[in-house]
Amino acid sequence: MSIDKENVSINELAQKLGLKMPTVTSMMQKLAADRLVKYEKYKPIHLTEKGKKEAGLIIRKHRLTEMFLVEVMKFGWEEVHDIAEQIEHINSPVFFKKMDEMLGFPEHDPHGSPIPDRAGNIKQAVRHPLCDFNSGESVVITGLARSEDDFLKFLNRKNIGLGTVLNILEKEEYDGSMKLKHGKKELLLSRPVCEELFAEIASGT
Amino acid sequence: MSIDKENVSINELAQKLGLKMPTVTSMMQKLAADRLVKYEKYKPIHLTEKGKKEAGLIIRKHRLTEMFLVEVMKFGWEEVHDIAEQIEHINSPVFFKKMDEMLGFPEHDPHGSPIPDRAGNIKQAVRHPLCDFNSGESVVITGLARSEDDFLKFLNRKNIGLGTVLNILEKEEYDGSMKLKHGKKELLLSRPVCEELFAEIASGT
DNA sequence: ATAAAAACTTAGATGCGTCTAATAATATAT
DNA sequence: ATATATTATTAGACGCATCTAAGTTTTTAT
Ligand SMILES: [Mn+2]
Ligand SMILES: [Mn+2]
Ligand SMILES: [Mn+2]
Ligand SMILES: [Mn+2]
Repeated sequence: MSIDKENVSINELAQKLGLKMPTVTSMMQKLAADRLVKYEKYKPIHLTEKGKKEAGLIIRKHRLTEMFLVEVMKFGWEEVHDIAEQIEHINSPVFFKKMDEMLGFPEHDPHGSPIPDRAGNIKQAVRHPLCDFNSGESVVITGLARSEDDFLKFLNRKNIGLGTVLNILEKEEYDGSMKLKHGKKELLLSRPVCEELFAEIASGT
Repeated sequence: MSIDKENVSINELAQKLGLKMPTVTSMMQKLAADRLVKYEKYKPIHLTEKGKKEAGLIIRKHRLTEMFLVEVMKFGWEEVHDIAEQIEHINSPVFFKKMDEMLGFPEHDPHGSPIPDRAGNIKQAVRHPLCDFNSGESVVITGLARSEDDFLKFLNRKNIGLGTVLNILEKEEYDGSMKLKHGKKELLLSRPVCEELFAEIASGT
């Protein structure tokens, strides 16, 4: 579940939610009555500012929970999404406040996505896919474009996680794959994978 | 929320659940169809064995959660019930398994109530109210008959918790109150309070 | 034993979320 | 441009949980 586009169609929503279109239409009409969504007949739908805050508050609970599950309860980053999907709906400010404190007020979840602030605002940083960097550069992995668990398990097998430092040895012209140095080992990542890994130039030495 | 009697009336259930009687009647008819409850017109209602197991599994999640909130997240025992009331409905065996492991497979919740086993069975120990003990005896507090938070806060003020050792100095005939020694201090507890505290003879020294 | 009160059940109404079928608007292809 | 396909809306049906009103059974009081 994640629709990050500004505008969505009734159709897309129906698909993702596993509902029929008329159901979504009437949902949107109700959300519009609450001013959470802008809805006009036959037009694409988008969240209002109020709606974004409201959504941000749930995303905050989701991501804090994921962080808690990984850092405190020692779950793997590939295990936490489904659990957080449920806990995000718990109504207890003090519960999430305590999580936040225990975690030292983290700004990112275990997959590198930003945790919205207490008002529900998301700080959107610019993110650079690994494939945009050049050979010779040394980069740190800071985030993921997808966090489906097959992708996360793939990264586990390759020993890649947030904070992993990679030296770019070569970029293959033909298929866009990259040869990288990871610690002492060499590693080849295909183009689609490189597109789904966000990175920054490594700061230290 | 807690109805510990074997048999309940439609009326009581309606009261506790904040619903009207006909609503509860139809609920009971549905639960009876699932063999979770024994229901006959105009007769008191009780859980079947299947129903008790099912209930036990939810109580297990509730009490494990309360323990987790107190031991891991450092909430006070008076804060945890309402949060656990929500988290008990999370569907994630691995989540509660992890809690259980982190806590070292506890057998009691923070209020001294037993945690049902993985099959939903509750081990019912005999419990002795403080007022049944006699002067001269030294006892440990092992449980509570009620865990409403006003009662828990009262016990906090008196510095009484699970494991607290009390020496019974005197039992007042007239009103059934008890004079106790708690560490170096003396303490007077009224009859109603003594009835709601469970205790055992202190083992040590 | 009889009457009155309380508890309980049944029948039918209402609200809500979902669906299907029919219709309308918009987008795509020829 | 016109026809066709896709997307969206509306109207009305259905299931489900709840309620009120009316009638029945059981309990309590006299
Ligand atoms: Mn997630
Ligand atoms: Mn969710
Ligand atoms: Mn509780
Ligand atoms: Mn609950």
